[in-house]
Amino acid sequence: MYNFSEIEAKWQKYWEEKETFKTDVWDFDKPKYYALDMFPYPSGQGLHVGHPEGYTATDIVSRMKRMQGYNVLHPMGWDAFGLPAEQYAIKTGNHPEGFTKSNIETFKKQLKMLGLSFDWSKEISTADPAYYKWTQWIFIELFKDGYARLVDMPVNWCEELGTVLANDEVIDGKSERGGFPVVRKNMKQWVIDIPSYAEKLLSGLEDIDFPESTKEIQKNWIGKSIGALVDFKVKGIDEKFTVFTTRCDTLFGATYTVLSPEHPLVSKITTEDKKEEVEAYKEYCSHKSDLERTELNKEKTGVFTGSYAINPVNGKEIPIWIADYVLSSYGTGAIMAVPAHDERDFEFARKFGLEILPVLEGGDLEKGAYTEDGLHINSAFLNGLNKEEALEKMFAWLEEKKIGRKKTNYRLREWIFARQRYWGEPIPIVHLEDQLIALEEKELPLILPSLDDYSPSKNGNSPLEKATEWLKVEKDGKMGKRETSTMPGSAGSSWYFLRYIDPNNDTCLADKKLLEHWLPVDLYVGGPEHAVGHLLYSRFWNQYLYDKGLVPVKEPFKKLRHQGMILGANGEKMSKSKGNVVNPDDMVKEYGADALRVYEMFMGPLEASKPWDPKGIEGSKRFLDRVFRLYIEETKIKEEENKNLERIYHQTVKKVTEDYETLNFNTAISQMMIFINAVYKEEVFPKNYAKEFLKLLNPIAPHITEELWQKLGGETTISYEPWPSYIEEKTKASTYEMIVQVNGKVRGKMEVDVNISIEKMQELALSIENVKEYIKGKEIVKIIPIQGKIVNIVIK
RNA sequence: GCCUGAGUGGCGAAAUAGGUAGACGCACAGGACUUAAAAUCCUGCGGGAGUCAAAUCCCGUGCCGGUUCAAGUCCGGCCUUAGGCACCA
Repeated sequence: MYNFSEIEAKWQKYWEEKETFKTDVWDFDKPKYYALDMFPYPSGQGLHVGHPEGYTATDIVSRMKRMQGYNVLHPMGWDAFGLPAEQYAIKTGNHPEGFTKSNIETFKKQLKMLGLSFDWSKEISTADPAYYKWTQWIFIELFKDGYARLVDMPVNWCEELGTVLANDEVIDGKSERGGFPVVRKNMKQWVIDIPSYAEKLLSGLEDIDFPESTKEIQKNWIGKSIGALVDFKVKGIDEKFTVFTTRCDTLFGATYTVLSPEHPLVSKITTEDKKEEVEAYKEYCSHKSDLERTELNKEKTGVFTGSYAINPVNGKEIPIWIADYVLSSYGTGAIMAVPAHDERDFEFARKFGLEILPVLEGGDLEKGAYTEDGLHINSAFLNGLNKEEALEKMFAWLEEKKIGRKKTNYRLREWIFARQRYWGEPIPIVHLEDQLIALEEKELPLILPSLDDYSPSKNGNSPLEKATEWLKVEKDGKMGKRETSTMPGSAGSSWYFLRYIDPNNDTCLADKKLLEHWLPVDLYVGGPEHAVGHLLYSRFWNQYLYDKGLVPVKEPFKKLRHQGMILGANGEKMSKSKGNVVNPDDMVKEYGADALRVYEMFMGPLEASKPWDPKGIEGSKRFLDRVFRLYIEETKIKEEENKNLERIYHQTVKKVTEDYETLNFNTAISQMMIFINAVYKEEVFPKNYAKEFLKLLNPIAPHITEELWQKLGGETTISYEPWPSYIEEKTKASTYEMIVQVNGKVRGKMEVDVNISIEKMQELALSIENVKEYIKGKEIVKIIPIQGKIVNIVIK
């Protein structure tokens, strides 16, 4: 048993005093490596066991890279704006800053106890004015370029929280935080035009090493679809409307059209006798929240406007309906309905007795819509063509007649960029009469004023409405009023990885030369819950800054990996109510930080979710004890060679090096266990192997290895010792166990020289007694020898 | 409903250019050391048949089928489960 608390405290102090992990970002002589963690929100709860998982992963890679001669940037900081601090402020009347700062101190202390090799001189906090000055600066650039706009639009309004929420903060019609009801409401909102970057964000995914599942989620969220806009004339009056369709090849099957209830044309085309019904329906829809709309998704509703549209391909008069299954926010807010080949249209047509006309062969209209490909029928010039051919022909036809054109739509919506809250970056805009004026750079940062009361103002307005002095500002000799909304949490986290590179720069985001040297981030690790929020927004900000020439790379993160969730011992999520929460502090106290790190990495693949086994960490501790004992029993470590250990040593160096690079830490650890077991068996530990092994183990268990390195005579930290190398030849054995199968079943094994020919393999295989038994009296059909592995004898 | 992963011992998991399934660890069992316990060390450990013990044999990677000399790995069809999207025309 080694005294881990003493050793760990000793080395943590050493690293801090010697500034072991401080990175000189201007040292361009060495190759660079940028290892990044998703920075935490410093909640009042402190760290949970999920945090060290991802942090240890990047720490291992950082430590190995330093030994491999890289200049490594491995920073940490705080996503410090957030709701809990605001709620604390409302409750106590205290400024949320103090609360946040004390939480940060707790987090920092906990992270230091884990022995993570962060360069704390690069620490940043999104709530620090020196940082959010530049968040505001980027916002102003977006505003000047027309990407940040104040618009009147329907938003997700949460009454309980007193704020507007982004789409990804709303889950099943409830707020992500707190689970409060969310309703649709029209409000003036700051939005950022992320849809105009949809194509770049989509194509950028091709060049980056992200988990496939995350790319899929982003693609899905962006939701690209290629189709056509087609104009429909309204019968009898001089009006037309446009629909979006991905299946313009089925235009001959369009038997009615549908407008969304909010469509501007509705009131113009509704006939006198239908007016009452249509108004009632519109009224009914406006009261439905998103939640109700999805809940009611089974049964379709709608009403007939009394008017008819002209199908442009055949002049047929088809009824115009309104229904809320057509969304005003997507496409043109109007569709052509082809009930024979669209499930939703089919259901609607059935319910309201509308015509269903098949234009594709195959399918059974008794059963439902036929959405597969098929040869076109009832479609004049498209008859006999398949989907692809028909689409092409129809596109050409529509364009020639000037009644339609190709159009690509994206599901990605504008990023709602304002919150009616206090604890966020103030939006640096002044309202001057009808004008919106951005602050100048020299007026930044626009600092959050202190308030007596942090609760929301009336009518859902921001608490900042109460800062009456702060609100007033003179612009061009006139009095204006400051914007009182603040930015969402995802603002500050969308560019923090740039700031780490040059955290104290007061003249720009970060020095351009430094950005050029350090970007992109080589490895980024964080939870999969950020797959669309943070990971899309930060890619967008980076792309935008790239287009302005401020950042040198299109994509900020070269390689992304997610850590899986650590579950309770029962396999359920950890939660206070279930009483299965494991506290990392307790684990460090009981087993040490090294044991905790080893265990979390040994549990299974990084990205998998794994249950916490209280006995498992004991096993990891036992392994470290075994290692420690080898080094203090002087008799074991000797200046000598050992042939038996040579091969396994070289295999271990190879496996561990490769596995760290690919983040397969669990198998790296098992290989080191195999090596240590072998050393125990040999009862001798050649000194050279003993030294090199410490370097292999150091990234995972930094404290114990520093201590043992010192015991072996090391005078300074092990952290910059050259990484061990291996000789490929020496990883290979001189003999191997040849497997002999008869009809695919193992019937014999034999230790043979690696270099024997396949002829010799066959000969030896046939000489094995048990094999002879099986082939006795049988006809040998063929013999398949695989060099260095196996011989399979096929008999009849 | 659609998209994307994942299903291997009592448990966490290894192994994919197709070539000994279960490395490593946990738990468990037996033994050594000890007055005793803890710690440590050694041995065993998928199921079944067989044996004093072994040799040896049969079955086994969610289910059904296929390709192959050979399938956890490839192909087709299901089931279960996790995550994502959800009237996106």
